[in-house]
Amino acid sequence: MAGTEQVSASGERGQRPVTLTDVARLAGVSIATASKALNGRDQVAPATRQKVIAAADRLAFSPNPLARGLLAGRTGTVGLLTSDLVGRFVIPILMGAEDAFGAGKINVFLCDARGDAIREQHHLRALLSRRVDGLIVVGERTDPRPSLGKDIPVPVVYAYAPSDDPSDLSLTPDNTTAGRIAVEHLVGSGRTRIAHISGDPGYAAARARAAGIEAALGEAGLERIGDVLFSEWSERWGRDAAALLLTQHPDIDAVVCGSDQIARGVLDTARDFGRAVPEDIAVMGFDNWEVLTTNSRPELTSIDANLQELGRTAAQRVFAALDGVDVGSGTQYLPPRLVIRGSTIARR
Amino acid sequence: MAGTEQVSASGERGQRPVTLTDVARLAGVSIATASKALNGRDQVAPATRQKVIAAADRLAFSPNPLARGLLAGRTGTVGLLTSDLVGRFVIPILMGAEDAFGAGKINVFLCDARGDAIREQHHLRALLSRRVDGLIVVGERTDPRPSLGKDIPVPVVYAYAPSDDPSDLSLTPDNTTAGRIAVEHLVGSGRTRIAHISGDPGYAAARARAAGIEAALGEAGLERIGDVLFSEWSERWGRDAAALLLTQHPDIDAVVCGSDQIARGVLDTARDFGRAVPEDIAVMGFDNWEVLTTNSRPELTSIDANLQELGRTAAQRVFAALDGVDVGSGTQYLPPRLVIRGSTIARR
DNA sequence: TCTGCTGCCGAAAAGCTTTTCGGAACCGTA
DNA sequence: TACGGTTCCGAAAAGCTTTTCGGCAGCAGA
Repeated sequence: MAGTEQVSASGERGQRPVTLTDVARLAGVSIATASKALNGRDQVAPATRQKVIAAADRLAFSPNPLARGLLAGRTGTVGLLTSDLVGRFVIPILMGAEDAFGAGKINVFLCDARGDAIREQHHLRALLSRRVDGLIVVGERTDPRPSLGKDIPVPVVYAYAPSDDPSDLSLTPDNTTAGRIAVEHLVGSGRTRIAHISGDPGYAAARARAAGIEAALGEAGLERIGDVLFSEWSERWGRDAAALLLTQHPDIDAVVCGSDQIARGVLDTARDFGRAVPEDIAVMGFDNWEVLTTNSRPELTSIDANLQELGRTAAQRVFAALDGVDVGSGTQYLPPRLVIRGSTIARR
Repeated sequence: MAGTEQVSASGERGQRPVTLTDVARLAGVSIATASKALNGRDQVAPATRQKVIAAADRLAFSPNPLARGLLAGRTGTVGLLTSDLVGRFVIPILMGAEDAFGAGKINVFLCDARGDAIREQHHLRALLSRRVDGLIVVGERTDPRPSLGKDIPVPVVYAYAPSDDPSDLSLTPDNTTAGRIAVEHLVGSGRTRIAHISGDPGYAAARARAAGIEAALGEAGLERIGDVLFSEWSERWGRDAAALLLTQHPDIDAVVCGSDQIARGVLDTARDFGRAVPEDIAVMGFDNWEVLTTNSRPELTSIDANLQELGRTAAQRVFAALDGVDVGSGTQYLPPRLVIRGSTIARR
């Protein structure tokens, strides 16, 4: 009536989604031809293809993924099943996966199992019934976790927490190398009397980092000062352990801490004891949790586990497996990265 | 050959998904009857319904949501579009949404726009083309953000960061009340000389909290000690500002901090100045970011924004809107919650 | 001019569920 | 026995895309 044009150029205003039929009608061809033209199949004359593409463009057509998935068996979706309650690991992994998938081609269903096996099963079933093309399972610690089993009809990659079944594919940070890198950095900057405070020895991460630290110390011809102090992953423990250490071994010149939280505690105690960091004592942590590392005084040197890279790799593996490529199995360890800040090297 | 049974009781081993046709065949009815029986429609004899349910159970049948969505127009999926890079807000909101949706009924596509409008548009289009039933948009600060616009064919709820268009529905923490609660807690525990250190005044959260603090101070008949110290959201600023404050106003007995990070810095400086917390000075923060609040000495009293509740509410609103209920518009403010720890009340 | 081939296009089926509507069986009543 | 009404069940269509295959037209060669 009062319309300024007969047909809205921008397509239906969201009322009824544009279908391939609409495109075909506008282009004056059959839906079969329209489909082939848009999908780059080769049984279409160039002129016809152009007509169809123009029509699709004009209607802002986007194919219905449900119909496409119904037929193709592929849905273009991936499930991310996590138990990481605070999102410290899963967010970078999600970002890496999005990068690898190429934003928009694939979308990610994120489900939080909250560490509950029942809920995990529930989500797993829901994801499978949605016909996700693949699964990435993210745990909150690097200890092996129960496998989802073999009778899952889509590729599964375990990220951060490896599966306990060696026939699954798992990607996890190389904490042994991380420990080694930490010591090499300290030794390289002139430290010789190095102590080690860690967290809960029930964590594989604590043990692996410790192993790397021991190995690197040995290779440098150094002895660890004092025992490895294991307890829990908290600043409080870092403070208490540092107090113990500084009392028993006043001559240490570096402390490798099992996590950034512990390192924060150590920094506090060093201050209480009147030891300057990094001049008297170097302190470093693991995880490179920015809210902790960039806010301390001085800022904290740490080892970053490259989680975004891990997520990207996991996504690539899922993709490759989908395309029938053999992506192998077992646990693959991804190299960490040293991030140097003021707690180990004095600013000029 | 060597099979111990003719037919696997547990259904196809993930090879070909079980379809309704399989169920109908096993139950000896038509697919139409099977569908009606499973969906609780009332044109089915009880005995027949039982037969069908038993068959479905035995085959572990779950309806293909693609086919269902194709027909119904609803997909049972919701898009969560975030710009929250560290996941501090989006993870609790996701968890709340999962709670509200009832795990499994609805699944959530999580997309991270990383603060990039282009990427956000990209993800938005992808989500719409997947026919999500609704959208929740999560921002990383409580300042109004650009609306996605009106021509989105599904309900949209903005969470944490409200939309700048008042005809959209937004849910955001009530930071004014948060500030008020903070002061009331301090006053209620006997503090009278209260100072305020905040973060970047460009943030609506900083201004709203400050407004609530001023109002509550006035109602209590108190004057704020010193100016509100605005600068940035960091521990460093908390340390520096506290030093300034303690020098200029040595007689303060409480500091309200604009964030937990700032409060952590204030705790450090108080210690440096030899002031006991909470005996000499009470300190509190906002956000209740656990890694910060439960690791400090003493542990930090904070105001929790109830993000999980916010996520739950957002999901409920999306649901209600889907069912045609008018969920209103404009920005709705959700009440925060006081979490008392040792930095304001001495342990007995 | 006729045959055969190539190049394009379109009809139709497949993929799975839900819903509508027609029809069959059964019961009770006239 | 015949008929009306109720109760269930099943055939079929709709929802949208992709793929297969048949067919038509046009062209070249005989």
